[in-house]
Amino acid sequence: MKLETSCIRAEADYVQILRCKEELNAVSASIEVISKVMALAGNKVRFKMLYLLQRENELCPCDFADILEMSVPAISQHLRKMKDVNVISTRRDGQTIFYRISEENKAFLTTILSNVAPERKTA
Amino acid sequence: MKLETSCIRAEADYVQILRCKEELNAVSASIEVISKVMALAGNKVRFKMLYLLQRENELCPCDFADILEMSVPAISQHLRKMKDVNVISTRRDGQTIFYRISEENKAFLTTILSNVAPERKTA
DNA sequence: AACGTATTTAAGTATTTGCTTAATTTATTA
DNA sequence: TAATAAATTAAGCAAATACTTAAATACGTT
Repeated sequence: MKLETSCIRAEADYVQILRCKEELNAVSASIEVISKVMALAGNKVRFKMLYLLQRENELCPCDFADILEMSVPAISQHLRKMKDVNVISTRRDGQTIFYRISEENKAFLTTILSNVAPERKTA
Repeated sequence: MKLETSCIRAEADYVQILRCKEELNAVSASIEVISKVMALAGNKVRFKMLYLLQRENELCPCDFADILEMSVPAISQHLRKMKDVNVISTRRDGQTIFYRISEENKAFLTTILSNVAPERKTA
């Protein structure tokens, strides 16, 4: 692995920099997946949606629109993004479609959402 | 609290919708803070930076530039964003500035970063 | 089959984001 | 104090985001 340096400082720890590059390389696939989920949950609207899903188990686009006071298409587009990455999944009942957090991501999201609390700022 | 509905469906659970709105309201401050941290960590470059900081304890902009193979200004701007929200903090040693994860957010970020693993996709 | 409802999709647009290059600040050293 | 080095800031720009409105699907009811 070649090393292009940005600085000329004496303290530059080339061993450390190479180690870091290799470490990143080893977990790149994992980072790819997780940062994608993080990016989705990093949007305030979607974060609220996930929080609501965790508490209510399942909700339909219509519910979200009423709760968050947003248009149905706007909600639908947020849902689509999360479904595309399998953060949420769907169940159809007649013409209403219920969304829930997919099992695959439930544990991960639960740890994050558990930091949401009424009074003290957790993070 | 008034309720504007998006659908006319019979199954609309107004009690549930009102409860959700109130619940969101109760944790709004918390969500504000956490989703801001999430938004920062949701960027792949910044996620890598945080991952590196957790492993290496502290790094300077120059290190990041070398490791991530990015320009120093680009790195600096990412660092600034995270510092503005107190996700990371700084220590000066001569003309190099070392960044580390702030104590305030360490626990929260550690739980998230612990999902980064070499082989299996965790999330 | 025709209509109404829930949802999605598409097209358009304003805002935000993340980089680039150039200029500036801060500190060290000759 | 002049030169160099590390870092930040500023200006500019291309790409990504998140909404809007309008149109299209899918399902259920009459």
